[in-house]
Amino acid sequence: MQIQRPSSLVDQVSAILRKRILDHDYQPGQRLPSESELAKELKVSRTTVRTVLTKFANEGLVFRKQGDGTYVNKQAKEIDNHYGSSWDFSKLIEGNGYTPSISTISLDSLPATEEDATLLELAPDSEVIHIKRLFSADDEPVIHVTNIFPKSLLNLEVDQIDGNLPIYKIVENYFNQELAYVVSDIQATLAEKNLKQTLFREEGFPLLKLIETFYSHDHKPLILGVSYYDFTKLKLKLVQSWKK
Amino acid sequence: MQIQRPSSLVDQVSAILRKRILDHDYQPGQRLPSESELAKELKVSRTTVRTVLTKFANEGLVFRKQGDGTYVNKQAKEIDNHYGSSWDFSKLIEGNGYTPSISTISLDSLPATEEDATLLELAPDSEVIHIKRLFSADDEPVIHVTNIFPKSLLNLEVDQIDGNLPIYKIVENYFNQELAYVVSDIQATLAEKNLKQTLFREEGFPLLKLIETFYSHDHKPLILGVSYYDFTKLKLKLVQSWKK
DNA sequence: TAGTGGTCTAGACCACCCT
DNA sequence: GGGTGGTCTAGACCACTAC
Repeated sequence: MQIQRPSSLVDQVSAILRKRILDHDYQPGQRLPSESELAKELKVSRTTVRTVLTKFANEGLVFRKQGDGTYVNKQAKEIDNHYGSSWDFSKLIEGNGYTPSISTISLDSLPATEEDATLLELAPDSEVIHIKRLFSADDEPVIHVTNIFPKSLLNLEVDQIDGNLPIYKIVENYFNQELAYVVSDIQATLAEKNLKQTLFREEGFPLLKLIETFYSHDHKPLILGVSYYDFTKLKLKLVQSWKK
Repeated sequence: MQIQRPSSLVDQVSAILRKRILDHDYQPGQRLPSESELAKELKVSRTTVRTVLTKFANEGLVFRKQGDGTYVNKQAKEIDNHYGSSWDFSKLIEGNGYTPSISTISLDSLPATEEDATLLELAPDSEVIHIKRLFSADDEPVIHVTNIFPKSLLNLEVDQIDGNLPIYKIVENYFNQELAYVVSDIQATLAEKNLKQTLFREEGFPLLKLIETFYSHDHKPLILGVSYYDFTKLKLKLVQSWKK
């Protein structure tokens, strides 16, 4: 594998090493070559290698022992695919070993409710777009998502929206903006009648409810998301590592 | 403020800048001094300052604009205190503006169930300790936690365990080990009878259920946790930032 | 003692934003 | 053009672990 510039060395080294780990070129539990060796092999500085390994260690992909070495986490594959490792429910489903599919339930332009206007920092009665979609794993519905965003951000007509795009692509393509972070509020709820048809759950069955606000780099709320998540079919897993 | 060695420069700079941000010495939305200025003021290299700011940017505490500057996130306070920012339910409660308290419900030594033995990588029928505790916010119970761990790890008698200690302290003090990361599985459930007395919720009320496995640096599972979380009283918030 | 990761520096050069 | 963050280097020294 040859390093090519441009496109950040860190990103390239990152991609190469991540691939080696996930492909088991470096076996789970095995010790990686030392930082200096990797630097030499990839023809970058040790600092660059360290930047990547530090990132991996934060993600939990590897762990390091001073005076000993850097080891591949046995749970590497699992950790590479938890909630929060991507914006994209499709990827989450895929990473859990299922075939994802998306169907668009509805696409409407409505006046914003007071609450939505507040959350999106809009003038009252601004028009907002509602997209309701259903994510399925192996054709079993697992997540019902409603996304809400100001019509004013759109750079095309509502009916031209491609409902199969992941949320960050919608922002990139139709808003000409970029997502920076999400704040998710996680709640529990009971399946309601209107969800019954879509998630195929009897009324009263417990579901997870995720209330998400997606922000741009300059902290403008761009999109709201309200999702109903069937955790019995798809695990909602978090990985947290210790930070001082 | 004077920098003192030893104890990593990065940690010290981290603490100083975090304090300034949370104390609003740097106002929300305001631009920080440039990296070079901070380096000069704190008498460290720009690299050290960058390490800290990169960490902050990952946490979402600040955001950076190339060619412009580094800005304090307006949601800094909120972001500094989400689920996953600490191991410690008490701190989570405190950060949400309540006074936390813990009561120990029970402390038992039992033979491990098959499932627990598997999860903890133990021989069947090993003895495990169960600690049931209740975390309250302003005297309202909000989280009911059962922690399970092998008796063999304990370096003292069961009845000497201090039930007020946070989980990572228990590991440090009684196991002579250190927690590295947690995998949490988030589910929804309905309040059951035995929880009614503790969380003061009528039967059938939806609660969050967190199933956590705490690992050491060498990936040994040390402790299991099963928690029932009343999200109506205490928000379970996650913050995720974009990573390539 | 040799080799590993952990910390830190000083400085180069680039890409980008503002005025 | 001047200042900011983004990237990258080469190298020093320390702390720790294994042998």
